Amino acid sequence: MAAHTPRTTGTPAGPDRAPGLRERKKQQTRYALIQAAHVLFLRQGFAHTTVDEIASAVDVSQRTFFRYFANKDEVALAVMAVAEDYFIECLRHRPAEETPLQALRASIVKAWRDLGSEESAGPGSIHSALELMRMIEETPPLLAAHLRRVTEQERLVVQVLAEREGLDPAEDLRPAVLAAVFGSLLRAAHLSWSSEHAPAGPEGMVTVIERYFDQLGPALAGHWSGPA
Amino acid sequence: MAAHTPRTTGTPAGPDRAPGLRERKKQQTRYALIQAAHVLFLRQGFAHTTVDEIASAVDVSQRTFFRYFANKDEVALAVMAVAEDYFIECLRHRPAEETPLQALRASIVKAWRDLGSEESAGPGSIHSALELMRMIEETPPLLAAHLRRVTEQERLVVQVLAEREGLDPAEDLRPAVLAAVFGSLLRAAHLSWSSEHAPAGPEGMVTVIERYFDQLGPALAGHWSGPA
DNA sequence: CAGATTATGTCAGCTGCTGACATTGGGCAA
DNA sequence: TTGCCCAATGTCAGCAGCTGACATAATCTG
Repeated sequence: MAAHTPRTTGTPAGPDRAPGLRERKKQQTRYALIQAAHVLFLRQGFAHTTVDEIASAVDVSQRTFFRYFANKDEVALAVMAVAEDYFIECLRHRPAEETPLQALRASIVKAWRDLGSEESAGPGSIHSALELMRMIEETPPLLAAHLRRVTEQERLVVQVLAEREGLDPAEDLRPAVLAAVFGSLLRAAHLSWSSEHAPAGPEGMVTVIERYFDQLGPALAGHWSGPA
Repeated sequence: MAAHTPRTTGTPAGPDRAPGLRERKKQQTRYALIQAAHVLFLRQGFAHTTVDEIASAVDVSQRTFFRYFANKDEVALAVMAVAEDYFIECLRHRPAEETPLQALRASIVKAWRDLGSEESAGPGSIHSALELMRMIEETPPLLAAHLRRVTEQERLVVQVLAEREGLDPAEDLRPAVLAAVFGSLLRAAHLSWSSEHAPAGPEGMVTVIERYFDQLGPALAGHWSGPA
């Protein structure tokens, strides 16, 4: 409810007219909750932050918090959603000449670069999303929730790939397989980035991702002999 | 009753001597809890089964339940652990001539086949594990927990692959990449098996898995043209 | 048969999360 | 502006997951 934009009856046309005060307030509250949660999580850890704390930091009842987010996990992962959506957008606009694998790689790189170049430094920015990623990786329940989100995102990727190549994903398994491979590569890269002392910032992430992509061929090659 | 406990032959002080009554009782309780949980979950769903129900079905306090399993998820996923361990065991014994990818594929197929041929039909068997898989896929929190377990298993696979090929996984990314790809392929296959009306039983699972493996090459091939 | 260990039971309590109902306050037409 | 409608919020009660602390009962060890 609060998460989606309600379809009001009277609007003649236009997906979004001037959002009224009510709508603006809602967005504001939602944003404030994410902010507050983010700060508290990073300061005292996910497990040691209660929903009550988050809610009262925004001066809102606990019940209201749960009307904005289904559970505590969701508010932590909300920041990632922006980046994920942008990636899908990028993928949709890749030129048709590109190989499916190329398109995926180019999209993820472009997404990180574009979001990274935005100067917004406050919470909600990419930089804070990166901080969150480290935290997610270290917090089992969060990691679990995150992985679930990722697999849902993968379904979307399958859809887009299938459309792009004009295939029926129920018949042809290639979109599903490629999406799965792509997703797992990304996760491996994320893990590596957040555990190893990798180059920081979005550009560092891009570096790591490309390193993993470059190893895809060698890893699948018949026998491994000598260094890749 | 026990004519003879499984004794390590002759060795006076092995790492594990005959397990005493205490240990046997613990295993028994643990097994009973898994059984009871399994039955209840399949009958009335994961969310609608309380820990109290499970505990009292085995005539044990709730507190004891939580001494055996860290949380409700864990008891549901405990059955899978057996299969996962066996797969790792298979992988360890693959001949060195096989390609890493071949070894992985052969191991997973062998694991499913072997476990599937065991005649034990009760809960705890492969057949009930398969029932559970469908349920996991439909239960978001369970799916989340399952995915997390899988990624931990992947770390093990990386280890085994690196040993097998004599590589340092911190230096050479190929084990990590291959393990990730393998894991994602399996997950895609599992998903497909449990959503589509796929051939049932372990052999059906093997079929689906092989279908996905066969698409790995085509999916990564440059341009997709025509059916795979 | 003691005495040391270890599993279990009991109890109290926190936190996440939900349904039900009352109240506030923005949206909108007369 | 007025006044009605309904969406957003607050309040309250309650269940379920999970944990620490302590007492009790069972096993193990010598």
